[in-house]
Amino acid sequence: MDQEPYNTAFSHLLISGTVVHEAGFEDLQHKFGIHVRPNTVMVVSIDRYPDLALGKPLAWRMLIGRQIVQSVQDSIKEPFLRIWAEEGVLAVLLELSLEHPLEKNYEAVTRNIARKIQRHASSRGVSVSIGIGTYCDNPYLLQYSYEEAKESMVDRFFQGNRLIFHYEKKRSTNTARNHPLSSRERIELLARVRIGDKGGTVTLLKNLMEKLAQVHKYNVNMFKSEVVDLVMSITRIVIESGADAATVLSENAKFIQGLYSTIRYDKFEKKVCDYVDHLATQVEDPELSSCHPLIGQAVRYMKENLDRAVSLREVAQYCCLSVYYFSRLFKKETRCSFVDYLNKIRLEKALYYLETTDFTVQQVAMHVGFQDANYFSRIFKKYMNTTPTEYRKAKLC
DNA sequence: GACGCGAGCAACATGTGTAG
DNA sequence: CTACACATGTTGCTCGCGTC
Repeated sequence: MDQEPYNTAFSHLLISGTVVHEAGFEDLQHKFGIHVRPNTVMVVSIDRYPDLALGKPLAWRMLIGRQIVQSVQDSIKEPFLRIWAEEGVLAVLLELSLEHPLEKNYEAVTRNIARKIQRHASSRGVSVSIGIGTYCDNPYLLQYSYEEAKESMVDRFFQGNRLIFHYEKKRSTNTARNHPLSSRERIELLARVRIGDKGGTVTLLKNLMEKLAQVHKYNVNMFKSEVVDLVMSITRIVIESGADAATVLSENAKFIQGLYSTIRYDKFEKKVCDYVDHLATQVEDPELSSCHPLIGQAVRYMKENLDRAVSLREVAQYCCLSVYYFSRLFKKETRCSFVDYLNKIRLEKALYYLETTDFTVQQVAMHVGFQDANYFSRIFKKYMNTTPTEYRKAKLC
């Protein structure tokens, strides 16, 4: 008689927790003709399986499944049961006989087995990551060991492939409950979008995503939600700046759908950065695209370094031109002098700070690269015909 | 008292006409 | 495209005044 369907049914009862509704563990063992008494669960997951399986025929999927099962059989000497939890994910229910069931010993033994499985799978050309639940001697609690093994692998999104994860009970730290990004960081990002600073936006966004990844290390969905929230805020700025709302929102919906199905941090980061770069392009001055390429380069440099003093000489050097020629070329291409243009983008950013923060005029001046708040007020009045304080009051009314 | 604003001043940076 | 010379603009500082 083929024993496999019985093993599968028995394993399913154990990892789903429904065994308690059927009968006692020993009675079911006897009924199914099974002699294994599993006490822990490992989850063997094929790395990047959704990507690899895309467009592959059924025969390929069957073959890779058989290779994983064979790798597990070659690696484990202890009695075990196995069941495919989902495509590309094999749950192994293992009977460990630990003489001294101390935590360290348990970890060393399970890690050793996991390494063997990885080696055998690797020799067959398949890369796997393995999650391991905490030791549960009671077979009625095996479903929790299975849940832990699965949950322990959430780190794979951030850390990469071919890893072994032991479930650690450090989920209850409350760092993730606090909002991980300060409002200043968020505002700085959105202010950069507002002035069409593509490079600066993407660089800052990368840093913020790394920060979010640290805070939400054990909760990928929270991490993804926070990033999507950032992208939505950026989208609002882009639409406010005059981009076509219907087109942007339609692109957004497709983008976000694809984002949630992304299974690796590096790919996720690249997708987000490429999309935000595309969004920021719509805020960029359209005349820049028809400008001399060096002037476009200069403007991007100016925007990226707006929070400090940027001189004509510095930007001319950056473009490898003499100060004299650069100054003339800049005016010819932008119909604005260097300082005039710089002040305009500084004021554009300052307007955003005045509208959305409670920074003092001095703080706003510092944030947009004016060393002197008095001079900032003078320039503000020159371009806007009002003082920063009056502008803020009018906006709040 | 803290903050915002305007004015005046000196030093420095930038803009521009011109020549090469 | 560079360089010079001169005019003009920008910047940093101080001081005084008004408002909250």
